[in-house]
Amino acid sequence: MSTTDPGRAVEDYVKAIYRLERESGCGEAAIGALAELLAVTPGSASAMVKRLDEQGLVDHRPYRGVSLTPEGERIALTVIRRHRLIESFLAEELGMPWDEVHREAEVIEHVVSDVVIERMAAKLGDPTHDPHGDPIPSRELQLNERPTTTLWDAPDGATLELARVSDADPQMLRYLAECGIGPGTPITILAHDPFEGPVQVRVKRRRHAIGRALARAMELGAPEERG
Amino acid sequence: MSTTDPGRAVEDYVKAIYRLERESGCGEAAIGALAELLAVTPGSASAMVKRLDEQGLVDHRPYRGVSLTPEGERIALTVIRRHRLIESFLAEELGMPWDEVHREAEVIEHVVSDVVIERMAAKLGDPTHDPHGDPIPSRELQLNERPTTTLWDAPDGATLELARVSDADPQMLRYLAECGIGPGTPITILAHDPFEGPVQVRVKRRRHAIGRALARAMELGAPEERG
DNA sequence: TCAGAAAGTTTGGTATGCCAAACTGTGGGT
DNA sequence: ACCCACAGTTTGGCATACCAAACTTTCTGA
Repeated sequence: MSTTDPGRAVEDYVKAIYRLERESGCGEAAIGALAELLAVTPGSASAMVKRLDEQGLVDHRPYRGVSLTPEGERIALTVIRRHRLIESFLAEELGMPWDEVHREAEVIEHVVSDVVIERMAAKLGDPTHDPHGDPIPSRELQLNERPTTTLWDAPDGATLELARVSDADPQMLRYLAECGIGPGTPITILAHDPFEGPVQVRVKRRRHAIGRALARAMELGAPEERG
Repeated sequence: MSTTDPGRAVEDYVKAIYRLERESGCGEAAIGALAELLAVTPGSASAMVKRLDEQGLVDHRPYRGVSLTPEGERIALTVIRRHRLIESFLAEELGMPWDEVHREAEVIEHVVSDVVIERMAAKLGDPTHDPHGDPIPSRELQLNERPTTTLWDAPDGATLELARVSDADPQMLRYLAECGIGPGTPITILAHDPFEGPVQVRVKRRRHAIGRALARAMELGAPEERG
């Protein structure tokens, strides 16, 4: 397929490269990972990356990896800002369930104008984080990601704040919400049960036992002043 | 260009045909008019219409004209419902100026899911008309268009309600709003000045003189009970 | 060191949807 | 009746973006 907008695919690739760049410590995205994330064949990803390189959006070191140029990063942050504002808007203003907003934002982010985006931001009170706890780049595209550990790896005894929940499985966010846990909630790690057993935590005076899969999706950080 | 969604163009064509079908009394759209409305060459329109015919969305009588099948009409009404709800939402919930919402809705209408559309409709209180005064097809795709005359052609002495303002020039709606005139506003036609001069009207106790271009864009109908 | 697997690239082909330009059908005026 | 202008159609080409399959590079392990 294609889209009347010759930018749709570019934006998706740049956004994916942005993410992979920092997931795989080396600061470069692998073509294979890129292809998998975008659900295309490696051949397609390779060809597209070549085009992005010619457009000056990425640096491509053949057979090595790909990284964003400043211009590519600017586009990536723009799209991420749009994505997270749209997600927030759909969830908070339209009351859509959190596990549906991601898919929806994925397509809307490529077509709405900046005017609409900024109106949404204003309506939401210029939020700095989306419902997943992910930070929203500012209008000037500044993004402050705070360092996090997963609950699985967090040390016993610490009290940390839930920073974000991976959006890989949207059901998780819903389940946590039912337990009264959301981004910003302080969590005290009581103990890690042996043999890869659940992590015992205390949240708002109540104890919870959180299994491996969920504990690995929950990212905790030091409490942060919001503003 | 192309679009990542293999439906974008189809929806635009079907919507345009729906409109032309009833503008040109004969119930068929001419390829030339279609091409002009969509800003493509006649060759492109002809080819696309052929494809739509093969898909069963239109009946194409070569060298004659094109009309929608029931299935094509269903799609057209769906897109029109989306378009008008999005316009309404952007104008009323996000406070966007009326002359910007059309362009915006034109692209969003092709990508948002029905879930979002129905949430918007609910938030707006299931409106039956958009800010232009155009009727919004119901969820069941029923659309009641009431017969209208332009102000230019309306008889002296009558008191009619502004039904809709053509969206050809979005500035018009803005200008009228500044005069306190919008869809639903009752308008009394006082006189038509000679030599294609302005139409004298009374609106809310005040007199206005409305020139030819604007008077031809304003469509008036009998007062209607809203619900 | 060097063979082979894994990762990446290239090639050839598909589908959408556009344009320009050549061609064809239709219908009005003489 | 027939010519011709105009509307509509067809043909050949382009751009995006995908896939499958053949090919190349890199790197690991024996």
